[in-house]
Amino acid sequence: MSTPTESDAVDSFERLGLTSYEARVFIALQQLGSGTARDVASVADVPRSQVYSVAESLEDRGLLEVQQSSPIRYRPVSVDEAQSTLRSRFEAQEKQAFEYVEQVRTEPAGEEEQEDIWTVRGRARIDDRVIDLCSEAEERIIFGARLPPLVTDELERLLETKSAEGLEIAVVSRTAEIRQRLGRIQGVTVFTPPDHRQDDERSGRIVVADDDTILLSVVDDDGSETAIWSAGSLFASVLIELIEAGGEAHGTRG
Amino acid sequence: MSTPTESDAVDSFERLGLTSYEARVFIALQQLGSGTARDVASVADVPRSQVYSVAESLEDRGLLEVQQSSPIRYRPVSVDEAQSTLRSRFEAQEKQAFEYVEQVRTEPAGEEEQEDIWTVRGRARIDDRVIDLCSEAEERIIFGARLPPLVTDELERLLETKSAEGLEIAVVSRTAEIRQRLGRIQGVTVFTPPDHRQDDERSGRIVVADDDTILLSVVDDDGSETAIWSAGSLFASVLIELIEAGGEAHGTRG
DNA sequence: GGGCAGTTAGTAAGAGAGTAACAACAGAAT
DNA sequence: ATTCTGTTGTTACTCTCTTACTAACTGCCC
Repeated sequence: MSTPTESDAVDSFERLGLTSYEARVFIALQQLGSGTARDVASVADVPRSQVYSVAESLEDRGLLEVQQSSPIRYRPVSVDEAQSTLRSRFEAQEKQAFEYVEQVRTEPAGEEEQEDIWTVRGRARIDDRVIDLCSEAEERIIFGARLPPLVTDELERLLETKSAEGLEIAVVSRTAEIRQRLGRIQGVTVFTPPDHRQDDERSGRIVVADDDTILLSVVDDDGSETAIWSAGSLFASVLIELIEAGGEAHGTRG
Repeated sequence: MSTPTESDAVDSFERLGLTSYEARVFIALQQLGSGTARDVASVADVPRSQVYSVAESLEDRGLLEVQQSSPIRYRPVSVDEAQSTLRSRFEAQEKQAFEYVEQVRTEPAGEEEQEDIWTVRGRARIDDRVIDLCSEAEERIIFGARLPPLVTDELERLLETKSAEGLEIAVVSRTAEIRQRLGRIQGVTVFTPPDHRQDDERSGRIVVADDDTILLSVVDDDGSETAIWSAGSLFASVLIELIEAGGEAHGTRG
């Protein structure tokens, strides 16, 4: 995560909704402080003839100001001002988009009696799904993982809350760091899985919530994580029973 | 500002970086809860054959999950999750873009001895510029306006701060509401301009900061506002002197 | 005249919207 | 079994619009 280059910055501005020319002109003006179309064109490496229209568009977006003179001079708004302008634009769009979605959405199909197994790719998204599934638990949660980064702060807090609410929380890990970290929480029981279970050789995580919700993930060689999960399905129940049969039988307290 | 329609929502999602198809598929899935490509295609009004690739792209963005089965089923992430995903994406881009700009920018050309007059269009941007110019004032601020909406809360707070710092603050308005509102602030003196000055017939605002910074705006018939401003220029000084000659001579305390 | 300012037209390349066709497969009818 | 039918998932292709980029033209001031 090194410091961004100019082209990184241009790309980012493009993803924020500017065109490549707009991004380059804006950056050039921030470098120059202020300048004419010619100045901007040479620094931004944008055809001079295009600077006029691009600047006009940037003026519309509130990112620069125009001096009515000959030659026309341009001046960027302050960095803070530009940032807050873009941000409020984003928030307005976000609001409009999600306001509509909130109106028309229907509950994600009651988690019952559908034999659905879903796939989630990417650590951050799996983090989210883990939190989501644990939040819905009403009786107990079993959490297992080998890699410490898979235990997020948010999960830790949630387990604490859930434990305080009276849920039974069990943590299974071969990693002492994880056992210690989560074991500190009042009411959480930690287990060490037996060494000879090879399905635990692969790193990843397992979450069981109540007796009908399960999530299993694996971490690939390249570090990317993929998870499957299911809630309220027969499939989930069966899988959970299988795991419990193996797990509880061999699990070692502590 | 009525409630958004579907096409408004699609437009907004597009401005947030999705394609039209992506927006429609996402919205359709929020409506459906979950469904197959066929379901989605009919609700989203997107060619079925396109749903697969579009959904894949949405999965990459973390906006939906895929059920590996036949037929493939799709399921959106929760609205909150989608929103925070998009927001953190935005913030990452924003950070990268502005981090670079912060590095390379130069101070906006010391506000001295340049005969520059800048143009700003749009009420919100003029609000910003007003705040900016007042912030830089070191001795005194004169503010004038007829329309109450042109006095923002932020300005009111800033004037209070500046007044507390010992700056001389004068408010000129023909509107009682404005005189009362800003007159409350400790240390602020309010004036009523004489009726016979026709250049005050047009609504708009005037800001004078110290003796070298000035902003003048006019409000068009259609309500749009345009301002010119100048800081540290001879032009500004002269203009200020002109206004003061007229203003202080005829201004009525109160 | 010559260089610079600002404007305009026009081309080229790419992304996205929309259409059409195809192989693989499942179930139903024969 | 076998043919028929409809569906799934994939691919190729067209059309259009935006944007990057080029080139020219007009007017102006020295």
